[in-house]
Amino acid sequence: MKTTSFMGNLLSALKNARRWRQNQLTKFHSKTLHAGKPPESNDFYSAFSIHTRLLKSSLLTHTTATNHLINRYAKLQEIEHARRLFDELPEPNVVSWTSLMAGYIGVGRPEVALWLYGRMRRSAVLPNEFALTTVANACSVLADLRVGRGIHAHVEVFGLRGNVVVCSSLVDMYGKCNEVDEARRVFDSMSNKNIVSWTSMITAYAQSGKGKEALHLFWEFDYSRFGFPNHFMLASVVNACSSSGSLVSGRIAHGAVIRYGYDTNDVIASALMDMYAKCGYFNYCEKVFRRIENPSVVPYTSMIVGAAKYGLGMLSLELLEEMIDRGVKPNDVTFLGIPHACSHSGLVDDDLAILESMDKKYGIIPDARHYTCVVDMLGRIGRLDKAYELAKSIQVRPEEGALLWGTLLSASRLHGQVEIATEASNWLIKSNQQLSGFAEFSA
DNA sequence: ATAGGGTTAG
Repeated sequence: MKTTSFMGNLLSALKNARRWRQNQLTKFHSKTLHAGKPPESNDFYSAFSIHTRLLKSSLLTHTTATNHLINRYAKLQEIEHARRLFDELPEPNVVSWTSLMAGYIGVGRPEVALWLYGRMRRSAVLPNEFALTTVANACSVLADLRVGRGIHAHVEVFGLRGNVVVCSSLVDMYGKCNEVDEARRVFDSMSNKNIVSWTSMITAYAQSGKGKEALHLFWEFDYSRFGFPNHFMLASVVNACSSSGSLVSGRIAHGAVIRYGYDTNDVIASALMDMYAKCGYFNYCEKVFRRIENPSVVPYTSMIVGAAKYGLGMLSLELLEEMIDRGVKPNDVTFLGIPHACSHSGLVDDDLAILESMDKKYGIIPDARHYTCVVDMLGRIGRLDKAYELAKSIQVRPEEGALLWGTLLSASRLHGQVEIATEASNWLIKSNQQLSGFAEFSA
């Protein structure tokens, strides 16, 4: 009897102590996190100062307090700091895990997020709608259908199929994995939809080349229920028009863009430019571009690519110089367009020079996609030996290999280079075997 | 406290 009451007292004392501590923490936070000066409140030093103060008050083992900090570092892309804090936590909760996973996705390492999710599942922490949305997002980025299906199953298991955000991210995930029908099934099963769900589905169609279906869905979209289309939706609709190659619907979409006042939006303008270029109207493409006051890297890239399509390689290179002069930094996609520009205009030496300086001058490390573009370029002009040499010189993942060797194969077929074609198809088979091998292994 | 949609290559 005595023992039990003693234990009971001890327990309530502990509970009180915890409540007290929680109160202190809340006060501490309203002081440190919300009273700070807004302009500085989001930078590294403010995070660092909170970090220092938590360290001094030895609260770094406290989950809720540390979560704020993990989240902050994650948002600042300071993933190592976030990770270290997480590792020190004796009892990470679902918020800690989610923040860290989102942080890894943010720095372009979604595979780590998936790995963390696996670890979380093996711990006692149960996923919630935030965690599942975040991992679904990681699967989208990686186009990992196998894990994605598993996440979908977890959504069902944890009774979250009624959550709009979770389901929209599933639609997006299936779309990015090229499983449009599956995406549609999830979309149709949703009882609550909003503009994001609709956009995800339209995007899923547009990105898998089903422009017609995308447009059809857009016409079904009910403005009176969900509000007017926003720039996300319109960008996707314009993209759908370029993938269906229909100038008529493209012009209608352009009309809608103007009507809703988004014609100065960078991203939408780029989509419009791409649409006109693909439909054979480079004049319109250029017109849209010249209407943008301060084009960012995206419309510049669209313009470079558009010019390249029409054999205006010199113009592409001039645009590259122009953007650099204006202080707009080219990115990895820009440099995917450059080989394309050169292969259509006999400017190969320029191109190789630019690719060599990609890293040195612009700090962009060429990856498999860039090499594939150069291989494509060399292939087009018939320099297949050089292309083969280049293809062999790099390490690629199986899916990248399939693309790389497929490119070389079609180029060597085009030029009747039997030996290189044979080599390329051997490599292609190898890549495909690796791909299906992974599939079997994971099934 | 933590979560979702758009563009630019082939």
